[in-house]
Amino acid sequence: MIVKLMLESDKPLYQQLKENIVMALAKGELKEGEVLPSVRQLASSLAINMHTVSKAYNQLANEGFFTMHKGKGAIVKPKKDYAATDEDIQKISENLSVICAEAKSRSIEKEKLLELLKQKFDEIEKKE
Amino acid sequence: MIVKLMLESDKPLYQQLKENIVMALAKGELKEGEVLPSVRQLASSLAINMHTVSKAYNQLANEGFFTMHKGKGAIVKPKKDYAATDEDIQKISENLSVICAEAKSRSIEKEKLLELLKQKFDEIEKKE
DNA sequence: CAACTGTTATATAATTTATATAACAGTGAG
DNA sequence: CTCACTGTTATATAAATTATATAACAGTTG
Repeated sequence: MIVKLMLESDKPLYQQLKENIVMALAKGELKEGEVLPSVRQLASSLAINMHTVSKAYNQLANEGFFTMHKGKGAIVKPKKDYAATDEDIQKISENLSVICAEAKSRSIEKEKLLELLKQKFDEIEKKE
Repeated sequence: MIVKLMLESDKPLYQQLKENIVMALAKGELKEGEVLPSVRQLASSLAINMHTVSKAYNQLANEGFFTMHKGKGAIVKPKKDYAATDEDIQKISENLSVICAEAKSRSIEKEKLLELLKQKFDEIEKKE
């Protein structure tokens, strides 16, 4: 129902959509049991194709966030169901590693980077 | 001369190559004035195409890390020349934001994430 | 039954990634 | 100057990814 987006970037549409939805989950704007807009509905309101939305939904479902069934839609699972596994943590660590290299190569101090992370993490609390 | 790689992943080759080189810069394995392996040389040793290496080198040059000239090769610039601009910091922040959302949605605590970042940052020091 | 769900199938098009050759142009050691 | 090295440019091809468009199929619910 929520899921407000501003697209237009270098990233693929389905990727941007995924990131926006994960952000909504992180903010608590999408909670257990909630039903997402239907693929046709959301595609229409974003003026993009049904399959682009379907691709984003399906990948997020495979990543453990939703259950999907014909006739019903995409429903947010309980939070425990998609709590980070060791594999998730490893992947996140690898992503952090790339960012650290980028930052360190450009002479950004560790403390500065930690501050940025704290700031971004705290921003998510805002729930709009 | 250095630049050791293990490819094979989901990311494009030129992207992996870029990340490996930025990591080498962050570790101090590539310093001001150093000349990178020629595009043909590196392509050959990695068993990939010359243009794939060229693409990676050119993008990194555009991002401020190298100077490139015919006949000479790719030479690492002084560190100050590619120190983070406000724009760089903003981009890094956006990347951190995506990771924060991914982590928070999966119930990873802020402190845990900060620990992972610290760990990855410190790992870069090791210089092999 | 009707109107909604997601799913599957097919087709098309543009872009991105990666390769392959070849030629061009600047650099520097012998 | 020549030769062997640099990066660059041009052209072509192929595969994979992204995104769209239609249509039909199948489960759900009022």
